[in-house]
Amino acid sequence: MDEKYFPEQIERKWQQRWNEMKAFEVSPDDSRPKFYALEMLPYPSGFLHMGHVRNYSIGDALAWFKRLQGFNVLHPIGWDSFGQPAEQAAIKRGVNPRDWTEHNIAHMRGQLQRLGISYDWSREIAAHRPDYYKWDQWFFLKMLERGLAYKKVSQVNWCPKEQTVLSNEQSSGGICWRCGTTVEKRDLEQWFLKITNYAEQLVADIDEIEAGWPEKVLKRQRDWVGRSEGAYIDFAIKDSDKKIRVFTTRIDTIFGATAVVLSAEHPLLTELLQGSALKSDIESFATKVKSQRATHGDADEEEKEGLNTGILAINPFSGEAVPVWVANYVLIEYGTGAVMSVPAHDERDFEFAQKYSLPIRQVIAPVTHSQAKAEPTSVTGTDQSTDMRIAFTDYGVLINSGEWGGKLSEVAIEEMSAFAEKNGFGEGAVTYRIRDWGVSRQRFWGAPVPVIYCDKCGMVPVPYEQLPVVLPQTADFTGTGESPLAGVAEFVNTECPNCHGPARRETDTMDTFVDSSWYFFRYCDPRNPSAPFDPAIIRQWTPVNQYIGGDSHAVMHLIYTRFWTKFMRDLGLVSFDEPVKRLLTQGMVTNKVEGTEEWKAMSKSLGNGVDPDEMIAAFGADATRLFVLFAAPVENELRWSESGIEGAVRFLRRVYTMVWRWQNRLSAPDGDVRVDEISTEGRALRRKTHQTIAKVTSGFEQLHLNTGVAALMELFNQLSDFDVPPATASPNEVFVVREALEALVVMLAPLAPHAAEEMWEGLGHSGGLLGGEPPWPVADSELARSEELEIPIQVNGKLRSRLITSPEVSEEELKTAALADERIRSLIWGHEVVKVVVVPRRLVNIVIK
RNA sequence: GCGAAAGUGGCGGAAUUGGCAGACGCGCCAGACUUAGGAUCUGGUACCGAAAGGUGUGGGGGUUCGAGUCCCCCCUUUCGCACCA
Repeated sequence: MDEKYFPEQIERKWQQRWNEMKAFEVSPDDSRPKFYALEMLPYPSGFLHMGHVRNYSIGDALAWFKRLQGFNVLHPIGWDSFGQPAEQAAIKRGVNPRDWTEHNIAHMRGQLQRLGISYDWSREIAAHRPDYYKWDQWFFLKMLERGLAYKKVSQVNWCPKEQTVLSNEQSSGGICWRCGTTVEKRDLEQWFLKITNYAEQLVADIDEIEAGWPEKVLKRQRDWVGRSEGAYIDFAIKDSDKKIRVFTTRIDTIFGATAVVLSAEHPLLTELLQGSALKSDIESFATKVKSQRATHGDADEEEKEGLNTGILAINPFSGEAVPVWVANYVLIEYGTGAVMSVPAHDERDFEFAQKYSLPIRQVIAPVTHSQAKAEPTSVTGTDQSTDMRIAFTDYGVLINSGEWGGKLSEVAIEEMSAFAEKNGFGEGAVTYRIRDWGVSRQRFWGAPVPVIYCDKCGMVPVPYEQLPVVLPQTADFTGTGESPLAGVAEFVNTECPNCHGPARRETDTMDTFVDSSWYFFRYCDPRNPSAPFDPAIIRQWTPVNQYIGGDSHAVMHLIYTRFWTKFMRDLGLVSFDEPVKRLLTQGMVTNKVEGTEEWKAMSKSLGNGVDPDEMIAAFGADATRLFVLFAAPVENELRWSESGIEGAVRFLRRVYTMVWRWQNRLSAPDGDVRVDEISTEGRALRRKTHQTIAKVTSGFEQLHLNTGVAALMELFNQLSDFDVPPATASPNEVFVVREALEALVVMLAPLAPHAAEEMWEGLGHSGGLLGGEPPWPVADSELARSEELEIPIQVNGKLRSRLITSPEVSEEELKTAALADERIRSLIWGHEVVKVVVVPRRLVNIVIK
């Protein structure tokens, strides 16, 4: 140990030593409990940013904490290395995407190592390497076999100027992000994965993870899947044998239906209009709506527009004939693409009805208080009322609804669904908002979809033994047209596995979310040449105990990986439904934007980024990490502060200096310790030590890292106040200092591991923190208990005095002592004491008049 | 527009869940050591007040012996959804 704290020297030393010792390389081990700590794998953009630093510092704190407690901790890292930016670099700068990516990985790996994150580097994986994406392709073939992967024509965003397909993000607002041209929709054959088959499970299994996932993530997932219970109802078309099926969640309002409204893309439309005079009007309206939708895809709501088709449909409940309309507000993708319009009880229908003067008929009345209690048998409502100012969308009591009148909505929904089913014009139904996952990308830098097209045999899956379908070294990166792979003849032209005739390869590659859907399973068995992983090994490590990442992945990635896990379960590869037990979505790291008072997420374009390497160079990795963990609760926004990081250095330096001063004394045996003769101050320090152990341990368990750091600072402050000179300290004093200082050093390790190792060694321990018995201290609740209590005394709820007592005093004694207190006596003199509230061990409140 | 969450010193944030508001850190102030201090150490630091004392957790009301914490209304901010029938 040096006299002074030199972080760069200490950090270099321990990074090297961990490396030599392979300190964080693990293998399955039944003798110890396992813990799988996982952070979302980074995209190798080339540079670590502060968001990464925060993410990995949290994960590393947890990994260390668990290791120090004796867990066998799997803590791996890898690279989400397929994707757009590599291809952009190729287009812009002419570099090869593979070289660019590998170069970035090498640089970022160095950055992570300088940060000293305790990864098992022997398990590092990268999505763009054939030994990884081979298994993406393997899974794809398994899905194909089971009918879960399929091809269908679908609309993509297409920039006519650049001749390229754009993602939704790149075409937001309906214009191309690069050239500003209005984006068109194009029909293209695309690959989809049938995530909708798992829609129900994706909602139902939330029960299994509810306790460990943030509420807001689960809410977004529920919304994304969009499960909705209701019924299909068939409206027969007058003078025809055709029916229009609608979906509704409010069958109880069906007597208020004054129209049936179809989406402009509804398939029945052309059929129904054969020979109609309005045919061409309606067709041009439909075309207009489609193009509106195409250009304004994600933009604001359009004004509602519609057209009466002149067709009539029969309400199966009332027998009433209502007009069939086409309108732009009915979505073809959801439900049946047709709705019954109930203006009185649906805001959209109300708006539409007002515009086109459709009747508004109230059929639900609010439940009054007395009705709610009494059996609502007869409620009279105003018939055909049209004077409603807004739609009444709550549940209530049915009126104007024939035999169903007087029933509560909840009851009517049940009974009317059953009635429809019994009479063959409807059935109860559940619909979902989630769509199948489009995984096709017309791109080079992704895993090729392992499929071959043969003129004779049609579409033929690549046989398993021919995997991986390897990406060519390079292609023509123009940034326009189809997938660059289409231009690589050696890739495209192949032989049909079936008939051995000439054939062509699929040139689409897969969405990078495929890579990240199962990567953390591969970490468990990263070099397996014959399977994505060995199920027996997987059983040792998974599910993930704690997953940490940004909440930008609250839906996409986290839905996909849950889906993938369920699919793997159905393949017999894993034995559980949910891959992640606990999830933490950490907050953003923000910084002031130059010249403003605004705090925004650090980014290159705003110029408010902070380079982790510079921080490490200036303050050390330990201080950088300590600050990041201390400055805010892990889930909150973290505002960057250079003076805050200086505070972290100060703290580490002070602890370091104290260890240095005590090291000779503490490296030797304590001498003749008489525990029962420890001084009052000594006992107070022990109490603080054990209170701190309890607080830090439970805090880390719940990832309350900021308060954990605060507790360690408090312990250190009290230790400083204890202040006996090491040279002359008695054995008892050495004993209590050792207890406090060793606990402090060990508990500091998850936050500042290099400094902690150095100090641990200074205190006379060889072999490192992980070299022997798990050193995490255990709190002794007996020692942590206070010897005396300070009880506040209130008069009418205001603090007026304090009482020092032993924890054992009775309620009666407390009351007497409080009333006898000099200050209290003068305050209550001349007043009537109405009541004395005594909370044992807590406080006394005297109520006077 | 709808929905959810959150509002505590100059700042980040604590508060054994209804019991001493402001732990810990940053910043600031004063002092010490220094040729020097953007180093280090010591002390102070919610607000008003000279003090006694009073006031304080976005605002207003309520429940309670007692409210940052529970209930009602309002305001603000952030996030999510945005025609999903």
